[in-house]
Amino acid sequence: MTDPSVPGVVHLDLDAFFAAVEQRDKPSLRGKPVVVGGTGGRGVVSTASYEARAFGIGSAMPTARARRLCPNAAYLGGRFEAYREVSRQVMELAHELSPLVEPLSLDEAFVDLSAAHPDLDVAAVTAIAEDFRAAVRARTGLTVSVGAGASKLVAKIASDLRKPDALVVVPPAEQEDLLAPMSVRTIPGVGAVTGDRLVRAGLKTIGALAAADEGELVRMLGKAHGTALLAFARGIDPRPVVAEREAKSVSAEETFAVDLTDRRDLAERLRRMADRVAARLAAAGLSGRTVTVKVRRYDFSTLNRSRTLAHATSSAREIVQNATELLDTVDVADGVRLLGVGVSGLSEFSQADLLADLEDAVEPEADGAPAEEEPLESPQPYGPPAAPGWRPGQDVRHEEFGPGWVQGSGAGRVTVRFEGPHTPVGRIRTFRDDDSALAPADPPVFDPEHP
DNA sequence: TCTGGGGTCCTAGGACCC
DNA sequence: TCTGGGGTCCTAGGACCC
Repeated sequence: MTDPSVPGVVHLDLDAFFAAVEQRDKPSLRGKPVVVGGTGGRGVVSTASYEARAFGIGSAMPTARARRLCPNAAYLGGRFEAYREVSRQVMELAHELSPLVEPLSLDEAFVDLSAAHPDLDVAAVTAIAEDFRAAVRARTGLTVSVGAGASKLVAKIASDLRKPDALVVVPPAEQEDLLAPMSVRTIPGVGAVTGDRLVRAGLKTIGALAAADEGELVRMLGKAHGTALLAFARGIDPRPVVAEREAKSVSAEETFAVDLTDRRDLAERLRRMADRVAARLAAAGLSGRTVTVKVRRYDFSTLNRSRTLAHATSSAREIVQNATELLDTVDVADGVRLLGVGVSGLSEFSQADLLADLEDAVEPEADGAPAEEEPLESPQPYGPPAAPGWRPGQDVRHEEFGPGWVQGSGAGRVTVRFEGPHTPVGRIRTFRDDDSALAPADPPVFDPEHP
């Protein structure tokens, strides 16, 4: 439990994380608008660099709209391997502050400093946080914003206050005055719907919310949300920082470039996604009892159909079987925009699953045919370029020109810029997209020792 | 503007059990 | 024969987060 009189909870948040990694590794993009996200017709923005934000581009915005706002930005598909590696390095540095680290995503975590430091005050927290920010910059070349306060709520709000590249430590005595004038939307957990409800009830600021009637809030928002929000507004947040939270579900989903109506087509996509889910379960040593199929229709209405088994499974065959039967209960005639599969009710891998997996290995398909990945005939997800699959932003290597990255592709051509984190801005060359001298490559390695 | 993919948590109703 | 209250599990949907 955290001490409400000491600013011992820290929230760290890498600035424009995905875009910042791209700018770090691609010198030609530094100081320029960079957008990472889905690059196809139905893609949305995952992260925009601050230069891109100046054009009004933000997270969750359809990429099509972002392109209209800033046609000259670099639109990149994302390199999650590279992001995971940077994240791992930052979390490692966070663990040097305290053993109590709670990652929220690749680019965010809470750290409870009081688990490692007995006598904390504002000055001590400030020094620790500044050292940490310098260490992150030295190790990864990235900037991180840090907030600190007496609770998760305050630490999280603080880290956002002066982004990017900022540290804000909120002395507990000043917390109330800081929060009171802020919009209720500042509270994590208050989104568009809750925010509108509160504003319509005349509760625009955290200060107003703090003075609200609990019964009224509970009627408006439900028991859990109503009581928690009122407590937050009054500066009460008893949530502890929890290291190593266990996964509750594993899922895969895909939005198609074009709505699908053919059941066999959908069943085939479902099978591939179920295979990925099964592989991830197995890799994590997990199995689960509930199989869920998610269907988003042409009109964006979304359905879930789930089934709980008598035993936990991680078998691809069993997940596919159940998912397919669930999909059979859904009307797909009008068009399916997104399909997904998930497994929840997780537990540690069991002996029965090991046996089931052995059976899978012997007899991978119900009809005895070996499982093979054949190219699908019908519309590829995310439109062109489907053919050899050069993705914008992708790391590549050319036999003659060395390491570089894909700027764009189409009409049988790929354009590559040859540069890396420690080179000057590189030259651009265009190749046939089946040029055998060009191959996908691992992400470049950022070297902290390099000038 | 036309809406990704990976998750978490909460609510509500019905079945079932004691 | 009719009627309890509480607890747990399951399913479906929805808000929200990065």
